[in-house]
Amino acid sequence: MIAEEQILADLTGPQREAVTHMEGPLLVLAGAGSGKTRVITRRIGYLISQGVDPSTIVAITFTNKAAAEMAQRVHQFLDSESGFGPAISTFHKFCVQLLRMYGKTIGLESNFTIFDTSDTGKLIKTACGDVGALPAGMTVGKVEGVISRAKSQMVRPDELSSKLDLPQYLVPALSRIYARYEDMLRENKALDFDDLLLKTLDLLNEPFARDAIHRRYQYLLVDEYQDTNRVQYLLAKGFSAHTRNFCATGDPDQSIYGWRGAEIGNILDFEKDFPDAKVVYLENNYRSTNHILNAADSLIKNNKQRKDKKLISVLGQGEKLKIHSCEDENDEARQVVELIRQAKLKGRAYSQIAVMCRVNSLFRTVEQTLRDNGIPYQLARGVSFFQRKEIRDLMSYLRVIANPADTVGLERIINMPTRGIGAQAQAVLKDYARTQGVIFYEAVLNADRIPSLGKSQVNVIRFAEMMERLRKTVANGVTMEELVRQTIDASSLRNYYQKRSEKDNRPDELSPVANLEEFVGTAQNYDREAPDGSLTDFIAQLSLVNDIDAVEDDSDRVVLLTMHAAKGLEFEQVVIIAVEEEILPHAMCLGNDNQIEEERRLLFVGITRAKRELHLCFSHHRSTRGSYRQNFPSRFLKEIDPQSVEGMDVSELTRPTRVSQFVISPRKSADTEAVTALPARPKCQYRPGQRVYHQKFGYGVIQEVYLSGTNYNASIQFNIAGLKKLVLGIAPLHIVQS
DNA sequence: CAAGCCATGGTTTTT
DNA sequence: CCATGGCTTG
Ligand SMILES: Nc1ncnc2c1ncn2[C@@H]1O[C@H](COP(=O)(O)OP(=O)(O)OP(=O)(O)O)[C@@H](O)[C@H]1O
Repeated sequence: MIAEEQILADLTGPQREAVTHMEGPLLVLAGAGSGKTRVITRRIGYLISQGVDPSTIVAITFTNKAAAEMAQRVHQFLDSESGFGPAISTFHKFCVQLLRMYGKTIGLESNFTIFDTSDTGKLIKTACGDVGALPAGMTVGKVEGVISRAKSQMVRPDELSSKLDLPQYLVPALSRIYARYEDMLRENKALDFDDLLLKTLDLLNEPFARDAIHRRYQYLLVDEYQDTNRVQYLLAKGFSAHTRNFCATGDPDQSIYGWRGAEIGNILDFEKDFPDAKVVYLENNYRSTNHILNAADSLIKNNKQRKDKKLISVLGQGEKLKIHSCEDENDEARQVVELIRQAKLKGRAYSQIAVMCRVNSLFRTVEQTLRDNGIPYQLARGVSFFQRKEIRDLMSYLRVIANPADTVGLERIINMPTRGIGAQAQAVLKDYARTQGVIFYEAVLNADRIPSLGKSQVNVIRFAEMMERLRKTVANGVTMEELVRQTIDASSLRNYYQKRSEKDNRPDELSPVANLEEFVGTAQNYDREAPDGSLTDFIAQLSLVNDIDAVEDDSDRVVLLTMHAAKGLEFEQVVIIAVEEEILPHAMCLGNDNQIEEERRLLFVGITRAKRELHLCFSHHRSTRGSYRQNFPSRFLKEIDPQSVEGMDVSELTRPTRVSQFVISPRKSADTEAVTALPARPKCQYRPGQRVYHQKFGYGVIQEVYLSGTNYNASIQFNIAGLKKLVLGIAPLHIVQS
C-alpha cells in the first residue's frame, strides 16, 4: 500500500478536502481543468489507504478511455497482488456486468445482445410497418426520437399521452409502435442502450440482486455528473442507497448531452437530494492560461440560468487566442496545416494538437489537406470501423452464434454473401416461424421440413448446418481469434469481399478483406486481455466502443475530433474549425434557447481543452452536400472578450450581418392592388433573392413576395426547413446582408 | 434469384 | 453529398 502523503501530494486545500472525505454524500462542483478527475482518482487511492477494500469501490467515467486512464493511475495505489481492484467503467458497461451476473433474477438470460442505433432503427422501421401507415408528418426517424426520449425518461408505451408532450392525434399510433418495438426487443433477446440502464434499475428493485450488489459495492464515485440522465441518476442513488457514499463531480457549464436526455438538473439539485452533502468548490485551473480561461468565461457568461464561477489559472496570462477568417473550407484547411507546421517548428508534438469541430463531416477537407501535406493525424472515430458493412456482417454472424434469437442479425446474414436464400424464401421461413410460434432461427433449423422453400430449401439447410457447426465450436471452447477466423471462412465473407475487391480494384489498405483481417486482430487483443472471456462478452465490449476510445495516445499524430468527443481531454494546442452560424450553433438548434445554450457550452468545452494555444476558424463560404453556400461567423465569436483575442480586427465580427428587423404595419399596406413590382414599394423591404434569417427555420432565401389580403406574404426557401409561406409582418424574420 | 442502375430524400452531436 | 430502395435486366 502506498503512503498517504503520496496520495495527497500536489493537491490544493479544497482538493484535499474532497479526497479525504470518507463517508456520506460529496459533490465536487468546479470549472474546467480544476482537477475534478484528479480528485476522483486520488480519492479512490485515499479510500484504499484508509483500509477500504478496493473491490467495494465503483467509479463511473464518461468513456472507456477515461476509465482505462483512471484504472492505470489507480493501479499504483493497489497492493501488487491484492485480489480485485475497484470497478472503474462507464455506466453502460457496469450495468452490462451486473445484468450478466444477476439478470436471471429479473428474467433476463445472460446471453442477451446489445442493439445499437442501427439495429433498433431496423426494429422501429418494422414496427412502423406492422402497425400500419404512419400518421402524416411522421417519419421513422421522428418515431425513433420519440421512443428514445420516452425510454430515457422512463415513460412506458401506455403513458405516452400523459407524460410526453405530444400532439394527441399521434399518440395512439406511437404507443402501438413503441409497444411493438419493446416486444420485438424481447423476441430478439436484445437490449438497447437505454435498456442496459433501465433493466439494471429493475435489478435494484429486486431484493436478492439489490442485496448482493449492495454487499459488494460500498463507495460510488461518478465523474462528469452534469451529463447523466434520469435513469443514471436513479441508478446512482440506488447503488449508494445503503451507504450514501456517493461522490459526484462535474461542471454544469460542460453539460453537452441534453439532446440525448442528460439532465443538468441532476447536478444542480444534488444538494436538495442530499441536504447533508458536503460540497467542495475548486477555483484554481491547472490546465489553461488566463487568456484562454477568460475567453471561455466571457463566452459562457452569455448563458442565462447559470451560477457564475470563479476560475483562476495558475499558469499566468499566456497568449491570446486567434480568430482566423477563411475564404472557404480549402483555405481553412490550408490555414490549419500552416498552424500545425508552425507548432511543429516550435517543438510541439503532433499529438499535443487537436483539431475540433461540430460535425465529423467537416473533417473531409482537413483530412485530405493533412494527407497532402504529409501531416500524420488520427480521426477519433472508433465506431466507424465497426460500422463498416463487412464488419457489421461479421459481427452479425457472431451475434447470431451467441444468441440465435437475434433475428435482426440473422436477417442480415442469412443471404450475405448471397447463397440462394432470397426474399421469397425468407418470407416462407418467416411465415413458418409465425405460424409455428418459433423464432426465425428455429425455422431455419427446420428447413428440411419446409418443402415450400422449393429450390432454396437445400441452401437454407446448408446455412443452418454451417451456423450449427460454428455454435458447436463455441460450446466446445475456442479463442475469439480462432472463432473469428473460422467464421470469416465458413460464411464465405472472405471469398465474397475478395472477389468484389478484385472487381472494384481498390487500394488494399481500405479493402474490406483487410478490415476483416484487422477484426481478427481485435479478437486476438481480446483473447490476450480477457483470457477467460466469452463470445457474449466480446461482442458486448465491441458494442460499447466509443469514438474516442480508439484514439491512440502513444502515436505522435494530430487528433481530429468533435467537441463532444473531446470531453475530459486536454491538448497544448487546440484549433476549432467552422465556428459559423448554422454549424455552431447548429442549424437544427436555432430557435430553441436551451439548445443554443447547449451549443455555447459545447464551444466552451472545446475552448477549455486548450492548455496554451487556441485558434478559432470560420469560413465565408463552404460547400455542403454539393452546393456552395455563404456562411457567417458564429454569434459566439462576438461574445468572446476581445481583450483575449489577437491578430484580427474583432469589429469585423461585430459588424452587423443582420439588418435590424422591421415590421409592416398591416393597416398601412391595406390596399388590394397586386404587388409584384416589388422594388417600387418602400413599405416592404423584402425582395425575392434576399437572404433572411428566421428564428425557428434558420437561414433562407426569399423566392417570392406577394400581397395577400392586408399582409405581405413571402415564400421562402429555407436551407434546412424547406419551402415555407410566411406572413411578413408576423414572422420573426431578419434580412441578412451578404 | 442476383446485380446493377437510377431516383429519392434526409441533412448533428453518441452511450 | 450520401445511403437507401425500387426497378430492370441477366
Ligand atoms: N493540484 C494540482 N496541481 C497541479 N496540477 C493539477 C492539480 N490538479 C489538477 N492538475 C492538472 O490539471 C489538469 C486538469 O485536471 P483534470 O483533468 O482533473 O480537471 P477536470 O476538472 O476534470 O477538467 P474538465 O472538467 O475540464 O475535464 C490535469 O492536467 C491535471 O493533472
